[in-house]
Amino acid sequence: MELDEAKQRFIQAWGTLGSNWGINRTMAQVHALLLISAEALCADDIMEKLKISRGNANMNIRALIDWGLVFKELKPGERREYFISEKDMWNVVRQIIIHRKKKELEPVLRVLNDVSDIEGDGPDQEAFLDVIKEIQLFASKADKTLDKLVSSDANWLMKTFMKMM
Amino acid sequence: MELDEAKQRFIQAWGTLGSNWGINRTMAQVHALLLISAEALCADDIMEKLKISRGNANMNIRALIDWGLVFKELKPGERREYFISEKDMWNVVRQIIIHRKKKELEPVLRVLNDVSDIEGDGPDQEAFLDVIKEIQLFASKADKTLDKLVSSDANWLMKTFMKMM
DNA sequence: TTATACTTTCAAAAAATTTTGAAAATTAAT
DNA sequence: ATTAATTTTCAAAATTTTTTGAAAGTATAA
Repeated sequence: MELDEAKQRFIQAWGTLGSNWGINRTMAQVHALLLISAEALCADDIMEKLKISRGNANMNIRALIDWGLVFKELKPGERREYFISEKDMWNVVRQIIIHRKKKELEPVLRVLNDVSDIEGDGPDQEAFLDVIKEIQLFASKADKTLDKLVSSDANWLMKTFMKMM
Repeated sequence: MELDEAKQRFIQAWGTLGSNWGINRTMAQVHALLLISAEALCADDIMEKLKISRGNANMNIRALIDWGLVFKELKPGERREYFISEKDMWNVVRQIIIHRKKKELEPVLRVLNDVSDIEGDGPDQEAFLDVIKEIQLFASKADKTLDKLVSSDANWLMKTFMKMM
């Protein structure tokens, strides 16, 4: 396979993976493109390589910066902004965990807590609370484990992987 | 909060969580409804409680059965099919991991493997291969860890959680 | 066999999400 | 202060995903 074809295939695969996980396909593709670029790229480079509009490029670059997966790189004497991506896979995963945990796991924990406070105490209420309690137990364990995960270093992660395997 | 309101809130939250993670909102809601139902429900019950069409109900029930999260329950003398959900949270998560790993992680591993086989050996090729290799290392570790996870029992999982925390 | 109860399918409609592109805003140089 | 380069915004268009509902399919009972 030619290098350019391989790059294309990787970008497509990363885009599909992203969109299956609720991450905008283009956002994932921009990330993939930057991951395999030796050089920092500017908005026009990204527009051209992915064949997307300026608005689309801009929005997704901002989102990636927001997620801590992409950084601006200012070249001396150059006006336009260039972008590079976080290359360390562990940091990439860590940032994704931080971002999604806050956006999704935490609201669910709040709802579980809210709905635990119900009126009455018949068998229906008991049964409902039992289910909610189990989910709560599981979710808060996951929450704490992810906290530990993101605050740990790559080395710790590797050791954990090893222990698990 | 009234029990019915609490149930509604839980169903909505579960639906939102699902749709943020690439799982059809209605599929997640059907799952939530069955999770908190003491009794098995039939298609009409689900249609009525979630206010969805027959086709939608049917499709999402099938998908949940496919994912191993919901089971048919046949009542003697009754013609229609009733459904119950897997109530053990660890089994729920295990089934989701199995399903999504096969559908998403494995294809990515295949692509990573394919694109590793490129022509030429200049510095561009080397740089590309370095990135791919790191992702591959990470992805295959995740793959193996998930395999271990799904083949382990709830008890083992708890111990692992504890160790991590 | 025929009728009845229920399930499945799928094309079309609706809804949600993503993308475009041109205008507005910003920033820096002259 | 004016111009030029670049970035940002956002309403409209395009695309994708989900939902509907009626028709077709299937199984059971009479």
